Amino acid sequence: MMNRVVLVGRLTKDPDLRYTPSGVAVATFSLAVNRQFSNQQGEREADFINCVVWRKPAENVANFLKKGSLAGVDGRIQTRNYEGQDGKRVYVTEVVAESVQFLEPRNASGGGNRNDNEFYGAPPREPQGNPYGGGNQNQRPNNNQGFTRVDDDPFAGNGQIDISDDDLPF
Amino acid sequence: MMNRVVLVGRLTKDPDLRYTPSGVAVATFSLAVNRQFSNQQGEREADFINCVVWRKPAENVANFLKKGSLAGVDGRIQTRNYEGQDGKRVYVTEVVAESVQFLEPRNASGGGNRNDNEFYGAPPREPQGNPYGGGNQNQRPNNNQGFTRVDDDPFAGNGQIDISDDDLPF
Amino acid sequence: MMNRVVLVGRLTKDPDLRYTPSGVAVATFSLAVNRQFSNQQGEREADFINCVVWRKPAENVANFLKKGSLAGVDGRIQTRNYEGQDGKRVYVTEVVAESVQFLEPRNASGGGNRNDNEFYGAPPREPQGNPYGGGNQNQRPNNNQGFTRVDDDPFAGNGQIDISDDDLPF
Amino acid sequence: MMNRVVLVGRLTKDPDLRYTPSGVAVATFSLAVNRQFSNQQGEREADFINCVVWRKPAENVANFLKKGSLAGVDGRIQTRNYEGQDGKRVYVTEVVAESVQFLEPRNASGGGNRNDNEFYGAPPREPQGNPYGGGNQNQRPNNNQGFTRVDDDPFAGNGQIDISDDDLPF
DNA sequence: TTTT
DNA sequence: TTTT
Repeated sequence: MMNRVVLVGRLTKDPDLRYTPSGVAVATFSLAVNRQFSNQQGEREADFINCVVWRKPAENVANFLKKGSLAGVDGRIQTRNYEGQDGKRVYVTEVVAESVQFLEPRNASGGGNRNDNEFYGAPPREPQGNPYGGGNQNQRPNNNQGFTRVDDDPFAGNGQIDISDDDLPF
Repeated sequence: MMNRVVLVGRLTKDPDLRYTPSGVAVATFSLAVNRQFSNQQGEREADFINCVVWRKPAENVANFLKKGSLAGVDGRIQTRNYEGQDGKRVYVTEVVAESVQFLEPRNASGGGNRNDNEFYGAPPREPQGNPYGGGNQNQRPNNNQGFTRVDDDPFAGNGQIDISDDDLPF
Repeated sequence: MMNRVVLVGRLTKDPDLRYTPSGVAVATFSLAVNRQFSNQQGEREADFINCVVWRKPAENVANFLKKGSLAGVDGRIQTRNYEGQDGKRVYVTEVVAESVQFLEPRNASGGGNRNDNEFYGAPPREPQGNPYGGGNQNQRPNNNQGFTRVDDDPFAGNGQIDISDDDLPF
Repeated sequence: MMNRVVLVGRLTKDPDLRYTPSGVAVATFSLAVNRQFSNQQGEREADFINCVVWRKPAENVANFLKKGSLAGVDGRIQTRNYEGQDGKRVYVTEVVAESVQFLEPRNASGGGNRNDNEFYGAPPREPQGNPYGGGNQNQRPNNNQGFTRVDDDPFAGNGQIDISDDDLPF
């Protein structure tokens, strides 16, 4: 119905980039968003919000953001659940980013971001047949710098496989 | 830093109203927000988003919303964690509503909402001293229709006490 | 960089649907959004916010909304300017809706909205070549019920032609 | 009803700080927000969005932001109108910022922002009596560096006086 | 499992 | 009347 989230915060770690079996990029990261007011103990707390982003912007995130980077997210809240390792249902609430903006100033901490200090997600729904051109649909991507390398199965060795093509937001 | 959420959806159950030991009202509810696009199986899925609201708007929510009510929420994402029953940490991501709007039409399903079909939350940060006048700070509220009744301890019998005054957003 | 708007309010008039010379639908409407608090005179004021929506959702707006309809808008603020009738520059600030939701209850005021009480905008970027199928790109659309009829030039007789294909948000 | 705006962009000029006759601070500034996609000519356009902020955050804006500063705004769209110099009604659509965040890195361009690289607006609705303590209600503020100085009437010499205490959002 |  |  309506579901909109806007966040600005800092990555708590380097983003994690993976690929679904059919070759779609997906990056996950956690944003620390400092709260506006201090608590009763006078401390400034933060919320740690898990984010997911798909396709081209996933690769941008992996290439341009790292632990500590200031980033903006425009997206929506998603809930999902899966069978946990112990057989019980695990409930997840996270933010699916439709666009991510790099808010670090130019030539800061070794970035390399062209495009006027920002980049944006691909359109939430893809243009035509082969999304993101180049037939990268069913083959392994070959530029593997900057993210968790995967060989055949991007999720191999990942005990908790809870992201699949079914989670694609489009 | 920046943390803003806007939702429109329907309550999955009647809201749950409780009071902290010091007498502050807090309502929780879950909103089902239908997704914009159908999935690959052609089904329209929904996200089920847990919301919390404090003080006067908590009481409004309890009085005016029920299972199935269409409502709008303007707030922020909050994360917190507590020691689970089994001793392990439980992580929670939820929405703290700063204002809640009743979107059901006038004289729909037994509402009774005055104020031009809407009501709003109290200001996000409280003035000082005695919020919401009337010295309801340290005594039990006595209008108990429409919400989970509490006797002495609002959380009595609630095995999982993970909301306290410390969670007050101001 | 980041530009996000979410509104819920009521149409002040029936929406206005037109077509650009190349056949792209564009609807405009104004939303009255009641303010949260009364002013010093105790009156509840409203903001009257002009909105524009393109393509399929424009036609949905024309078909499903009318004066007084409760609607939600998710979009962004756009500013533009044009040469006024008196030769001076006119500045416009409006909301470009990416999706519009019909918030009126089912079978209310003669709607006819299927799809679980809501509809959404088309994807911000179009699927393939011919957007919205049917080759309506360069010909007049022929379902003219429910909106301002246009014959050859959709803006004919409209002294102030300030919307063209150049204003297309994608 | 619901009216929420989140922006990130750069100030097109130094902010303008004034005071109402009763001594309430109000700052105005314009944010250039680059659009996400280039237009058909391949240029990246921007929206220029006028913002208003009241009270303490107005003074923070005047003290910490200047032309070119990167800032985030969380607020709402407001429309108002006034009698123009030529006797005809002028319609204004602007953003009332409830909080403003300074997104420039620490020790950037001569800032001086403490508070962990950000500051926020005062609560949207004021406690009571004397807002922001210190009896600054009916007297001229005396720290006049960094903003348009005013002597007796903060709007003196301002041909277009269209902001008064009546425009206070609370 | 948390960022500046 | 526009910013990097």
